[in-house]
Amino acid sequence: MPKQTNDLCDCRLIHRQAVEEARASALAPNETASLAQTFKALADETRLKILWALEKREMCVCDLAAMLSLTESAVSHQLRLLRNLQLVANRRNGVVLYYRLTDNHVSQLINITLEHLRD
Amino acid sequence: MPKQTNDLCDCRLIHRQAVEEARASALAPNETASLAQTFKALADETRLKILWALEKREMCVCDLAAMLSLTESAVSHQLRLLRNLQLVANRRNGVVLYYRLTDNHVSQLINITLEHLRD
DNA sequence: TTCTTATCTGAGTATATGCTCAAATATACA
DNA sequence: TGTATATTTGAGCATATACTCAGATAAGAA
Repeated sequence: MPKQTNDLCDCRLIHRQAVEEARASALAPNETASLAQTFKALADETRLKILWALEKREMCVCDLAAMLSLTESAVSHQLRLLRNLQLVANRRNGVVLYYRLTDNHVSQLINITLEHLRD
Repeated sequence: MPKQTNDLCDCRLIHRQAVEEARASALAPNETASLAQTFKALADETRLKILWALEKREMCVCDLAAMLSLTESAVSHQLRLLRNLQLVANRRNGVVLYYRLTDNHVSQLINITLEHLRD
């Protein structure tokens, strides 16, 4: 069989139609980027522990630091990342900032993944 | 107010009870690690594109490479990672390996996150 | 067997990122 | 004002990782 010509890329191509359909139904570039960014936020043990804790109660930075045995600086950096993605929000009471989850999507994502891991 | 003593860590501690409750209900270490590992698999644009395509149809390595304009080596490395986490499986037909999603959890995770991003 | 194709693998490299450290803000209170 | 506390911020470092490249397997055909 001669090597198929290929105007889609430099690679071999066995099932032209499957490739074209996959490209047609692909996610928009900005959607892919946003998805990756959000999953990246969940792809770190420290941030997962923070989110899991905030699912039950709002907490301030120094409490989270105590819970995690981390510096407040480290926690603050992670909270900023989560805040920029609008996964957490905060309210101020004097000098203390209380963080909470913005919606229940994070809980859903963690629970579905836990379910997947049990199989 | 005197600085509170703190037997949980070296950090300040404002709400002792909140910290203790958070620690009591924390995820098991191996659960946290597995969760992070799974989300890490989703936290990359190439792997997301692969998973999104496999949600619709099974595909072989060279088709995925063509679809993504990547080398087959690069795709193969990513598929190995996804296979090790049992997010994808494959079947062999001669020399060709066809990859597919192992279950529908990945679809759920992507769709919930897309929903979150629309808010 | 030998050749070809599809896929896999290990090493190397460039980039991304989580933490620490030092210093800057922000708010409350004397 | 000035001081104390809670949090934030930027720079630097050490590790993780996505891709490339060269070469190794695996299965079918000649």
